Amino acid sequence: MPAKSTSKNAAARATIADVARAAGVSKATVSRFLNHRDTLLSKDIATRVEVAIAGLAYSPSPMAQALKRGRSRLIGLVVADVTNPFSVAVLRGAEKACQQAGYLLMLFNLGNDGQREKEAIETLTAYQVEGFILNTLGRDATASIEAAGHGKPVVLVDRRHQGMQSDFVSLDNAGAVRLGVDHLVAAGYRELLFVSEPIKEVSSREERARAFRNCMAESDYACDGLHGSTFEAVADDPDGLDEALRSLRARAGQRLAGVVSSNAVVTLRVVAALARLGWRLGTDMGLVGFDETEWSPYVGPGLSTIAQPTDELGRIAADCLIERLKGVTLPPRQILLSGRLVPRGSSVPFTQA
Amino acid sequence: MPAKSTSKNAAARATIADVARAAGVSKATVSRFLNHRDTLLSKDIATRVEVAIAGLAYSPSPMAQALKRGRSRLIGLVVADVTNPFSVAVLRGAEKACQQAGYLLMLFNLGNDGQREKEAIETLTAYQVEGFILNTLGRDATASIEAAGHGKPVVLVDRRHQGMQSDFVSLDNAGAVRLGVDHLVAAGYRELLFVSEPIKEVSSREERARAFRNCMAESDYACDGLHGSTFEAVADDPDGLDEALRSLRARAGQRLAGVVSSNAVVTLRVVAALARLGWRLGTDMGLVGFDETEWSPYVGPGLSTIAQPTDELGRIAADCLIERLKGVTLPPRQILLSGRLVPRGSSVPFTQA
DNA sequence: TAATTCACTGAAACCGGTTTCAGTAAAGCC
DNA sequence: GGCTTTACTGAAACCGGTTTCAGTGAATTA
Repeated sequence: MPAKSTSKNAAARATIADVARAAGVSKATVSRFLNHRDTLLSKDIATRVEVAIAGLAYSPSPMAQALKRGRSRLIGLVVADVTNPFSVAVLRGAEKACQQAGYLLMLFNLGNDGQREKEAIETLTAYQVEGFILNTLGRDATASIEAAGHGKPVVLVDRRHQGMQSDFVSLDNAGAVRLGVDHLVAAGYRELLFVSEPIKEVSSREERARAFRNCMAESDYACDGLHGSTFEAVADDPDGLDEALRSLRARAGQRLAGVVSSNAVVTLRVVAALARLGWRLGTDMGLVGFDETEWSPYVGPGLSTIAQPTDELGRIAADCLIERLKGVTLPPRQILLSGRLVPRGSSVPFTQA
Repeated sequence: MPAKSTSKNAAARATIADVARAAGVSKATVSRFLNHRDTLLSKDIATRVEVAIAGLAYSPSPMAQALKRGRSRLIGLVVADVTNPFSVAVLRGAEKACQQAGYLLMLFNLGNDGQREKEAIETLTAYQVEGFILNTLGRDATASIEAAGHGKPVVLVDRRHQGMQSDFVSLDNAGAVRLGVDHLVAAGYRELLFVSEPIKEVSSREERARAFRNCMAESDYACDGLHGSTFEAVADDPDGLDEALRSLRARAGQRLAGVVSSNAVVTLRVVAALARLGWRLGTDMGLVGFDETEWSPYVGPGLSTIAQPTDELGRIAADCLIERLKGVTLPPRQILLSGRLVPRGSSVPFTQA
């Protein structure tokens, strides 16, 4: 005889109906106690409900709430590639901020497959996420967001989307590149190469490459005999990179050659190439790379890096979004955070005896 | 005049009622079309429904389904610390497997705060996750899981929980430690130190430390003049580690001293300590560390590592869980994967001229 | 004292699906 | 032809909440 109400099984969570029954009131009253605690409840009944809730260890089902309210306290996080330490750092920052604000993250990883961006948005919207934090390529997304996630706030991190009007949180790429170039130049390097992953429309890559070219074009550098070029390193073509570095050094001639790499992944590729070529970091070729990591100090003579405030980026992205969710309506913001140069051995041209 | 049914706003997703109306059938019929497509539907009506669904770009709300069915196609992933590269690797493997099986991950990061384990489980259960993948300390969890997530399948990764009966996926720690020790011994190192994070009840740390001691106790090693000890490195006490290494080398005397470090984080701490002491990796002190990373080849002369099949671990964990969700009932399994030794310069005692 | 107002509570509808149950028409059987 | 199957479909209840609407008794007002 399944007494459908009391406790059909040891498992089942208490429902609002259980609480109502235990307190001898209606569901509506319990709901009111939870949502408008302050108003409209007589002392007596309030305590009865409170006791019942405590006794049954009741907490409302977010699913049911989401269904009725339309709000789910869920935030969708779409990441191009969880392998990228930058993405992870952002993830961590965002997760923290969300948790503090009582939101939960739903994670969707694209595994670097831009095609799945649309799928990600749609899946996440289906789950009623209230907003999105996006760190993706932004190829197909604009359309899908406007279609699927209509009206839901979006925050873009690191990569902006073509013609999309939403908040954008990122490193100040121009400033950061300049930091790196200035440093290399000050250290004496004159023939520079900017090495990036394939640029194809990824905004942050474009911005960094452009910033590099701008630096090179400026007169106060030019008079110094400075020259720079850029190279796109493909993941499965180490030979290409080796060749690019060889030709870089050839171009340099008597002058010192240095590399600016566009992120941690590329930095490691450059380090690997130098190892293959048998060239020493710093003395044979300078290197400054984007993204500070725990291992930067210990690779070769130490890697000079341009540190991004990754935690901050994630946190701010989440905070931005949460603010929007609270109903703040402002024009889309751009928040750019400054990078920080961490000089180490890889940009010291002469080993001090 | 809000025509409540047609399309109150440009935004709103189509509901099953909309589809039913468009096709001129009942909600029940639409639902049947979606769930029991094969049976019970006349050709005519089926196509009408199909057309309506396509026309409205309808897809059912997972929230509503979850509410009614009790199943949500959600999997809860609780991670002790997203900073740890191992956790991330597992996360990635799991995410992939889940996506393929049509599940979505809800992420909860503990930020190394064991207290929040209970909170994590409860939050996730509230969202009706169907199962858990846990990579946590397991201090407070047993109780909460049995209380909150009753009956929901759990897979433990890397760290097992006291007295908890559930699937467990992990590295074969004993074998892996032996791999490292064998390698160091074969290379000529005789005075060994196992460096771990504070062991306090984290099962994988315990297992590795115990395995190390067992190795040391075995007779075929002992006759060789081999000796070993263990050290727990606290994050904020670099001096302690320096001292431990100094005393290790003192103990070694004429013999060669080597370190086995219990994960990537510790490895970096040891590397940092050696840098402070001015000792060279390999020649002045051998080092083999758990966890292969992209940067291992480039730190000093290259770090010898014990590689974990992290992707596999994550994938298998997810697959295990999904299998359970399909209703397979087996006694709890233990799945242990083998480590792989990646020898590099940090375990080569003599630099070849 | 009768008529209002006020403060509080419960019944019922609803969110968007699934599922049971009942009903109808066509087909099968005697 | 009448009765039972069979095949298909719809109305309604339900999942666990929120919210509207109506109702009750006490307090206020006339």
